[in-house]
Amino acid sequence: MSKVDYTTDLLIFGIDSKENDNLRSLPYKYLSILLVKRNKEPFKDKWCLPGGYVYENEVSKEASKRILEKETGLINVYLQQIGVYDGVDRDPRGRTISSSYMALVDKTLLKQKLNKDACWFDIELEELDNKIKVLLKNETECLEYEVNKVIVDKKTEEFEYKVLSHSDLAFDHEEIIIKGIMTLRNKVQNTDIVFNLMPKEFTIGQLKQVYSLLLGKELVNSAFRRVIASKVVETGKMIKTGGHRPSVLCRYKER
Amino acid sequence: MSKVDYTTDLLIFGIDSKENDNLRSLPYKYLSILLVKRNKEPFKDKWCLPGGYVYENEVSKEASKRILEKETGLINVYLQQIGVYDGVDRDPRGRTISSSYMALVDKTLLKQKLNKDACWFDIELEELDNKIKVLLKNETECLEYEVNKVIVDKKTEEFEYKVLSHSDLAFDHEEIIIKGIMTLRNKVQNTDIVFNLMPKEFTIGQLKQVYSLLLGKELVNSAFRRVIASKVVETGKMIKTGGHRPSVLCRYKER
DNA sequence: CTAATAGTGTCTATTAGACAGTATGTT
DNA sequence: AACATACTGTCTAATAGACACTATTAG
Repeated sequence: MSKVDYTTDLLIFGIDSKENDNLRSLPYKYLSILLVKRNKEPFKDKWCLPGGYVYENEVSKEASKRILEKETGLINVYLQQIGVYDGVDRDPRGRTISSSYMALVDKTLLKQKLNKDACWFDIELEELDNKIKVLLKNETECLEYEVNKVIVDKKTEEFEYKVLSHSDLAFDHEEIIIKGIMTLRNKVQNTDIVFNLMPKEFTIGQLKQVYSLLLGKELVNSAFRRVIASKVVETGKMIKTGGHRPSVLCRYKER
Repeated sequence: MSKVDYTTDLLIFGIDSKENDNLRSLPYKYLSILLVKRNKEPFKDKWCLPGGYVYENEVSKEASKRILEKETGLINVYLQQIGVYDGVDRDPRGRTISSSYMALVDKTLLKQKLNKDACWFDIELEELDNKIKVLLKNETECLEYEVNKVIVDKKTEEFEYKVLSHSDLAFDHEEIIIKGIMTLRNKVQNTDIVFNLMPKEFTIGQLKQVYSLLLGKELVNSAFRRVIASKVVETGKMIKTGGHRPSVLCRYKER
């Protein structure tokens, strides 16, 4: 019944493109997440999710927007609450409740330079049975940890992710990150959430890459185009993306 | 940055059956929710969701289980976090953060008598355009309020529900309740969550009633049986439910 | 030329909707 | 007998998977 501190943590996701060895090929796509380096105790010099205290006169969603703008300069971004983290010992300073949000950004809109303590990390997952190895890579570092995928309810196929081995991430952010990635993946199947990660204009090929990345499987070209056709409109503009036929640029079509 | 109180609120849902005038017909089904009457200020004598403070040494999920058992006597119940409510003025005693959970119970398992301040309310929704009228009825009372359905993100079809007119419910529980109902409805489309509301053994007809209730539409008999066939196993037992052909009892089949 | 993606067409298998028709109990 | 639900079968339309085929560019 004692009082607690109240914070918010942000999972800021975007799509990263990396040049391919093969010059004819499309650039590889990665899901990437923005992390910041802590400059004070506890967990000084560890990476963590952007976040902070929720002010007295604001709600956690407003706090998230404020922090998101501070880190990226972006407003009007897709922002969804993904859960509450309230482990008794999650913050050594005293009991702290965190309301966590997922933000999806179109990285082509990023104009301002990142704050000097912030960095995008590419996400790679290696899944073996019910263990998942999470790899977060930037230019020079690789944060790596393993989680156990535990089924909570068979009927709804809801999972919990128990951290088995720790990386250099602060607090319980390993757990928040994997939960967020899985929430995102899940939404890809039932909604058009992917378009929140895409630039305004894109080719069907690029869109297929992102779907493929997030669903973790190859997609059949003709079937994909058929299904996606009702969700996009062609702009008429063409774009040349390499040693192959140019492609039409599309936009998302609201229903 | 000041400290806040931390509570949990529970949406305990179950399926209610009401006899029909027509004795041959199956009983009507309702989605019902357990409310309790507050016995102290603030909001004394108003109905509200079961809930309470989260203890220092427990997490909100544990607190929810504790409260659920106190109210229903049930353990091992489906329990899912549905969000955080953190409005600045939601509790007149001071800033209070509530982590809300949805519990789905099989009401046939309820053995103990309800606490004297608790009561099940049948839920009825009347939807007109983007307004929803919510009716919560018990034997003698009807709590009634209206909400506005506001789209937050077109791509994911996420909604917010703004309360337009208030009923005799305490705190911001009107908002929590409609959000919970909608979350449940949504899950019905993509998962087998309905079975968490069903008794161990049920007929396809009863199951169809519940699906129909939660999806808010009539279902085609043959198509429903075809789809559901892979999710249930017949027990072999027959049950007579009225002036018509007896039915086979089924159980949920895990995949 | 070749490699790579862009984009179309077509065959087939699966699935959903509609609806007719039979079965079997109580009122 | 009438009614209400239980349950099956069948026709058709829509959809998904597989895959072949053409188009167009840069290397």
